[in-house]
Amino acid sequence: MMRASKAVCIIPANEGRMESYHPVTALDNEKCADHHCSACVELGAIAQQELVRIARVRRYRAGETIVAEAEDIDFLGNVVSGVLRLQKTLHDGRQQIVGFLLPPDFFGRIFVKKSNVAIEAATDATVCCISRVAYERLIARFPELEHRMLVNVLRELDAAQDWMLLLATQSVSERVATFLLNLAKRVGVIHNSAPTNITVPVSRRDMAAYLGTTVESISRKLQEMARARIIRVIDAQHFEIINEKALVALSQHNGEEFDHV
Amino acid sequence: MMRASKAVCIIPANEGRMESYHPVTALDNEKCADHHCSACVELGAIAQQELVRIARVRRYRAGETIVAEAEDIDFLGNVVSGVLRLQKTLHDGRQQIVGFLLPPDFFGRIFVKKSNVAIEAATDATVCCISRVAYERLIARFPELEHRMLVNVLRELDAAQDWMLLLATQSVSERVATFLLNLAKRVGVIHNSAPTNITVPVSRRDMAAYLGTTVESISRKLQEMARARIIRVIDAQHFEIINEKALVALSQHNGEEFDHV
DNA sequence: CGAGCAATTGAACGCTGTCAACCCGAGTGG
DNA sequence: CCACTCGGGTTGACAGCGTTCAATTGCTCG
Repeated sequence: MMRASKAVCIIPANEGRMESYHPVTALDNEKCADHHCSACVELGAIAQQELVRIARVRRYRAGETIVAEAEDIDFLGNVVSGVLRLQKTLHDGRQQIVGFLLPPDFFGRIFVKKSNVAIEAATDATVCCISRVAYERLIARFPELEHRMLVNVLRELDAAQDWMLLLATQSVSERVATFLLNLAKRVGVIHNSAPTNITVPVSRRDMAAYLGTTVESISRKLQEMARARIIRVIDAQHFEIINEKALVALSQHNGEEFDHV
Repeated sequence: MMRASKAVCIIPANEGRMESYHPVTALDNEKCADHHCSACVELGAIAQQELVRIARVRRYRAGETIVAEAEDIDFLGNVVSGVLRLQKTLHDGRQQIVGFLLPPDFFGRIFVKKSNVAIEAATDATVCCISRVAYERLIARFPELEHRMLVNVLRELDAAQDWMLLLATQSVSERVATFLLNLAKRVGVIHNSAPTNITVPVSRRDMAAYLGTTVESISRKLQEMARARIIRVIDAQHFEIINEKALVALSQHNGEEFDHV
């Protein structure tokens, strides 16, 4: 069990660029409570204690595989730090990222063994893991957990359908604009015409795989937007939104492009 | 409540091209049992009787809206006959079909009011409807129902992610091939190199909206495949798969196209 | 300093969308 | 019964967006 994940899982004492290291369960519990994670927040005290007791922290390096595609997976996990990517690969190698998991996010399924997406670390990441069978046992005692998971999966389904619309009908410019706006939304509410700084936590390659295009197209569109004074490129991962109105317009329409800015 | 759906719902005595008409609850129950629908099959006798008691049949004409996008929906439904389409629309009118519902399929959500997709009748259709609150009350007594719904939504999510991969990475030829093969799979197992007949239950327009392309491209690719003796076009809705191997190859690869058939 | 990778930029090709004309079957009305 | 209309589907010509291939830059790490 945990075939692939054991192979790549890092459980070091104090390795690499880890800024701080906490005792396993303590770190886990604190983080989950802090970030309103879907697994262990707002539960009764008993359920929460149970979760903390069986949870374990794992650390992954950027690029490592947490779960392979079509692999049986026997645990669930909360992202504590870093970014994970959910991706699918075609037989000939083409691949598509179907979602990113950022810190409070949750992955894993109950009553279903096989994962149909690969889960990989897009950056160095920390994940709080819980055995699936242990979680299922917990569900038997706290039905609230299953309800919680259903709502979570429904959200995921909504997001997937939104993304299908975007991938199938929108141009690359629109997709990039939407991506930037979504990032900005994550950071916080956008103030009217106030410059907003955003951090892209993934590489151009991952951006391209998520947006269903190529790194070259991503780069071109970003520079186009920079030339049109819609955004300012600080460095490859950091941008400032100069003209938010134009970005919003760009994300849903097209045709007039950048001319009228 | 049921704002839009009441406006368009047809509850006729004996209208149009209906081939047979059964008493409401009887029809409902029989159909569900026959088709292994996710709502009322394999339940205990008591739960099943309850479901039958509160379920009602509705009939829709092709093109009618069952649920509008972003509308509150207070019922769940099984498709008994016909085809429904789940679709999303962009502000400027571009739209994408994110899924079809064929007879044993199920739609609707519990504990969530708003639907984020529009549900429309792609053909004349019969739907077996259950009030959401009644269903939720039933869930309180038969937790099995919630479990069932979770598994169903997980399947939908898988399908959505598969389709994201297809939309984002595959060519129109590959998408059409995949679509035909999926239809064939629905019909039954494909025998090796045995001709298989398939029926496309929707219009070219809906095919295009589902495959993220245009009617013109669909038409071209179908005729290409016909010229290459991969399929035979009987009429606009009926095809015969002549070279299944080629179709499978086409659905996942590309590049060599039809030259080597 | 050089190797290696990520990102950018340039040029050219090709898939696919757009626009247009045409065909065809169904429904309608004279 | 036929002419007409209308909508769905097919086919053709063409252009544009975005991919592909290729070269360059810049940064990090050893």
